[in-house]
Amino acid sequence: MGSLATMDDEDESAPTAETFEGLRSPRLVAFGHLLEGSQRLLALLEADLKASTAMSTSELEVLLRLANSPHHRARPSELADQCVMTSGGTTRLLDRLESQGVIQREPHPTDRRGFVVRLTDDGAERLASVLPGHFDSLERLFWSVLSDEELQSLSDIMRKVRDANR
Amino acid sequence: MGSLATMDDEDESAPTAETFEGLRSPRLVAFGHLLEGSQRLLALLEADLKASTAMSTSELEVLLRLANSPHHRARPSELADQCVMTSGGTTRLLDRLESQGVIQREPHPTDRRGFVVRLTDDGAERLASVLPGHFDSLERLFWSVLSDEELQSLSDIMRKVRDANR
DNA sequence: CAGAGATAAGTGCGTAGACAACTACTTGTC
DNA sequence: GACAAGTAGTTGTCTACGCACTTATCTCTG
Repeated sequence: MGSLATMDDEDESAPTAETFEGLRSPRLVAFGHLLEGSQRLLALLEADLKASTAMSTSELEVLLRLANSPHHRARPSELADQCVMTSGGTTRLLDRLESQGVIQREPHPTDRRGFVVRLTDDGAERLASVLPGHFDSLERLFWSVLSDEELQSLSDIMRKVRDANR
Repeated sequence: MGSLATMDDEDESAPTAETFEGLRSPRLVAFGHLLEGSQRLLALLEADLKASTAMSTSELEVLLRLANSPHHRARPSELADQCVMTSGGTTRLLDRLESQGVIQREPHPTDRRGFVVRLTDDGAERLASVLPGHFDSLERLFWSVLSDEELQSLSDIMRKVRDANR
């Protein structure tokens, strides 16, 4: 470890430590935990996913949303919203997925501006092949860490946060 | 709204909806809420930050970590770890911050492989000027959404998640 | 104390995604 | 029914970052 502790004490002229007293308030700490916890979790999930399959978490998320949608179909703008992405980013994400053959864009029956995205049979198979490993990762990195009560609280709390920011 | 409801029912041959029954389990839903909630929150915070100041959340996070560190100093590798970034990404983030004059790299007194990053006086001023707006955003998008108890639960739970994935 | 392995940080390269501008279509309002 | 305003999706451009590799230094073991 370093010898930082040996240096002179507070030789700054402008704002010193006291300026930032509020930084350890429980509310800010709570935000810090949320931020760091979710980022670490996501980073490790992504690493797991890339190691076992050649899929990114964004791609998986789209497939999951489609699998959850009626008739395995959804509009690009819905997916963009659910995945918290811009429409431009979504266009390219869908391009990639379509070139892999796991989704397909169909003309929307009534709105000629846009499309309906469909999970193909290949996409469903692909998803089915990826999910077990992904669930293992979630179990190891997330679910097993918390009790059922904690998991339920977290779910409720984060649903509130999500809804408030929609 | 579309007329998706008028299409044929389940005409797929391969895996149909039943294949993905587990997708609505409370555990997966909990993960979904965490993911979407934190992403939405982060996206809106970032937008707020960019609108009022010309700073990204990553840059702010580094300044915050430094302000919280003893003597306003930390090693790049510590910052990389805390910000959940690779060393390469951190190098460039620090490059940007240093060219703005808000941090400075000093040679480490004992470890000649690396540096100590210091928050400059300008950096402290910059941070002080940015924090009030950021706190307003946090209040509006996050803190005001939850009760004190919920905030505390969330903090505890996410600290567990973070620690488990460190 | 020599040499192996670990660790700090930087670099070239590739890519995902934000942003802004644009087209095409839809939905109001008068 | 025409025109203004809103919405769906795509594209050019730019940038932040991950990944893999390299160099320099540290640390541990025999």
